[in-house]
Amino acid sequence: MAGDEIQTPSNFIKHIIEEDLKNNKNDGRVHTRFPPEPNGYLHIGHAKSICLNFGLAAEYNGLCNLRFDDTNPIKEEQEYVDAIIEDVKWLGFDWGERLYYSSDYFSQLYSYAVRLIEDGSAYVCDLSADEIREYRGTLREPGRESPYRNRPVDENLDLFERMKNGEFPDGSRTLRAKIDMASGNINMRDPVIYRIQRAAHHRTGDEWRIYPMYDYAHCVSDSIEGITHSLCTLEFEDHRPLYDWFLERLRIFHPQQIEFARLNISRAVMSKRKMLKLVEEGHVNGWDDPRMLTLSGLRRRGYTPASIRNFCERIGVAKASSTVDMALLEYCVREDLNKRAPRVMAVLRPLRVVITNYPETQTDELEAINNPEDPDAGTRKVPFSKIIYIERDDFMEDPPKKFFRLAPGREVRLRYAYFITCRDVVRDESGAINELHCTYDPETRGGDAPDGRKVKATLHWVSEAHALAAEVRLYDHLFNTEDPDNSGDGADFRTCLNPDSMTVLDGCLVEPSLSGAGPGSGFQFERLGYFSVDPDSSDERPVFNRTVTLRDTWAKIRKNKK
RNA sequence: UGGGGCGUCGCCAAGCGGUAAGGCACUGGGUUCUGGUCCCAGCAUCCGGGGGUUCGAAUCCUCCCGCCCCAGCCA
Repeated sequence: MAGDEIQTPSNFIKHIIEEDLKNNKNDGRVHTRFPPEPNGYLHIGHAKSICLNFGLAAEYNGLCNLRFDDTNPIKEEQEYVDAIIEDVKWLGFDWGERLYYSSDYFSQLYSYAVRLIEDGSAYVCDLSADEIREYRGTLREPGRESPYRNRPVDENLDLFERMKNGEFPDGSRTLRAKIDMASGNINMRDPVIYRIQRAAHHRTGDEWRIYPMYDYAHCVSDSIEGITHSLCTLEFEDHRPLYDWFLERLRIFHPQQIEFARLNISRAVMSKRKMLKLVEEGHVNGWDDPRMLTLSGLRRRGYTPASIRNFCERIGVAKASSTVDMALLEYCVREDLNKRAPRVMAVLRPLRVVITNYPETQTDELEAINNPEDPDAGTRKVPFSKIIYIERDDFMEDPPKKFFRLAPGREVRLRYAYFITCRDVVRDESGAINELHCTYDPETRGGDAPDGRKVKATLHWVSEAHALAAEVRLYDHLFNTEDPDNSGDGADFRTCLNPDSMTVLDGCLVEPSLSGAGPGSGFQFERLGYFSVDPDSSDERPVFNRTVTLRDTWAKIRKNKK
């Protein structure tokens, strides 16, 4: 269970449920389901649906099933089933014993199909796929009836059974619903409900040679499970008449299908097809690449389940197609990580600093707060010595007006340590800054001056003798346009790929307390952002992924200047 | 004159006839050993447009405009 007992915002689906509850529809039951097809990985769009379905059930004292919609064996695999289960669990939801598969209902589905044939509502059609398409008509023109439409019931029954027995080749015949070839709704023009496919199914093996289509299998599965509110995305709105048609003909329990808008996020693509392309063409390193908005990618990036749940809560649920600003997703991780991530010091682009008046062999152990937002997190000791490293960005030889970090002659504070003053800039032969010579004030140990003098900046740092070398991977948006799906002039979404979406930094230095941090653990590198230990990490070579930067007012000032 | 939906602040989104919630973003200011967090303030006289009903409309009626989805034996 998601665990947040916050009052969730109102939306049109809740209105419907509350109305149903008031009228004692379904005996006051609320039962939803999350029905993924095991043909790919879950992404944040699925998270919206997961949070909605499980969230609604929890809020109204109902139940939510996890059901795999596995009616197409040629696309589906056990590997995906396993990954999806892991992702839904990770997100924080529990379906109890109610893990189901549409394939659990294949026999029932078959019997119901026989019933449809018996009462004249379905027929076996010998048209080929191309012919069916031709007969279907167009958006403007009605279709034509199949020559097999009025086959006698007995013949349909016989043929359907033989389809099941594998007597006919793939694609040679279909079972079709007899509805209305002139309907303005193309889904009602005698849709196919069973097709012949001799493919092995990941769960039923070669038991079946015919497989039901989504429209037929889904409503019946919902009905069998006693689902009261069947939530799906907008593109299925046109399918609702068909959903209702099957259940009415079959005279079985009739759940209500309700459609809501799918999630889109700026600077990202959300379709499985496009994500697959990114993976296959090597624009990213697999489905769990930290730049992907798959749940596995977000997890590797360092996003927490709570942050994703909060995000799904904040975006709301409605019927208007919309695109949520990526900034909201980022806000949600920061919000969560701010509360729970231990603070630590790490220098990404090191600049060597020699404290000239600090004793050669001395080491200080300074006390640092683990998390100012969480007093229970305690403190730790951080070693300090004569040679340290600071961030290159924290020093400017010729600083502009608003820059108040280190500069020649200027005094700043080293976090939890001492005030230092920059005395000399040391260069190499090429003139590049090599290191800084600074002096420290022993009186300022811990970070405060007894005389009460102030400094304008506090810098993070790391001691040369004690630091751990690490690799840090910085990520940015995968796309550099707001809407890569519609990049204008019919340009492909791949033309909008951000070439700088990943920057690998070598030679980063992190404080020694990070030694042994396990994959998945998250930290705030003070003043930089939140970082998560990558699975590629080892004791010899820690690897961190930047989840998200801290809000950076200084960067904003600089940007506004330009 | 195919069918189905949707249009409230830059981005989401409440609102359901009684006179525009909230969040993100943005802008100012305060606190601060993270230019982080936190705090305070600002940010739609207006709800795609026109008519109409009403004492009163974003909410009802009507016409128009714009956007999205549908012609898989995919889901």
